[in-house]
Amino acid sequence: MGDTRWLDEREARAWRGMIGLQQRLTAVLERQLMQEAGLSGAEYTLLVPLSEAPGGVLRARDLGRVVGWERSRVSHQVTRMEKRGMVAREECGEDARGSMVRLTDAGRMAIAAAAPAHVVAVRRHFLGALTGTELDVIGAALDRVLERLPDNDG
Amino acid sequence: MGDTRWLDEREARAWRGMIGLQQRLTAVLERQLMQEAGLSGAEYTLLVPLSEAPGGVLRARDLGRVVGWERSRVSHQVTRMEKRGMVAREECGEDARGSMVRLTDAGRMAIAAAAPAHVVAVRRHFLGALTGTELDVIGAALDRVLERLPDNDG
DNA sequence: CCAGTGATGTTGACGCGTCACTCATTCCGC
DNA sequence: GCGGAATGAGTGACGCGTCAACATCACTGG
Repeated sequence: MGDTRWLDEREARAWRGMIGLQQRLTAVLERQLMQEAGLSGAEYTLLVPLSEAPGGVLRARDLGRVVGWERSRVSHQVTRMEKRGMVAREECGEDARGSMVRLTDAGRMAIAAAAPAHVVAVRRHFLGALTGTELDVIGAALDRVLERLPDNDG
Repeated sequence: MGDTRWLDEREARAWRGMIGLQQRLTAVLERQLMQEAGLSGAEYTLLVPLSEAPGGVLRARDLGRVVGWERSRVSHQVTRMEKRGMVAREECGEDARGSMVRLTDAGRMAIAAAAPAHVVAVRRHFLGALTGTELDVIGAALDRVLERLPDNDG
């Protein structure tokens, strides 16, 4: 069983780049978000679709679909944000199983204050370091990788 | 203050690709690692440099440097792995402040069993979807982004 | 030698994410 | 209708990661 084909130079570089970036880039951006706006990455992620939804209300199921999270993850995060007053739970009229998540005024102010600086940071730390060609190549390549990934198992 | 320059089509695509991949790719790989080898991603990360170190021993400081983790993160993870018997702490002769981390036999067997399948999975889900040109472009681009990132603030 | 500074490591609190489980409700074949 | 599958949501346990605080030890200038 000693016939494993390890990564060559070129493969290792691209792979290390992906892993290293996943670690450091998100760390830098989340730190900035926390310092400048007092928001965690998870909070920002949920606040964006909520702020764009009509009335600032989304069903928990749909919120999860939009951001690609599972039910329990959404539920935990909404619980935490409810305690901080960014969001409120309401009953769902159409389906008694459902749960509605409503953006509070405090939540709306938080996301409005955080978003512009976050976009600047994304440009500053990621997009700004890339050429137009690289943007296209990376966009196309990563889309392809995403499509090939198994949905929820192997 | 309504003059924020949002992301255009091309930028958004590359950015969404990075974020989406960071989420799903690591999730897929960690699930596979856990199911096939009973190892978490964090465990795998520490076991690799330990298994390559002479004698299977590294100082905690150096272990942290190699994987790019802070002290407390290393300490917490070593504590968890110590409880599972993959690793053992020892005193450091050269520097009484230091702490040595030694790979146990169980730890060595775990990483030897896990590594080949993990490499296959990385190729299957990431590298295999990319052309040689894309590998080079991505490797070079992400290296450049990494170099421009602030070290710990900024 | 000694005080101050910096490096190393550990710990506790807290937020985040997954898994396994439970509960209520809706859907669907019959 | 009815009973079982499927769906939507919440919970507790546990692992992971960061931050702040702390303790210990090394180094350096005087």
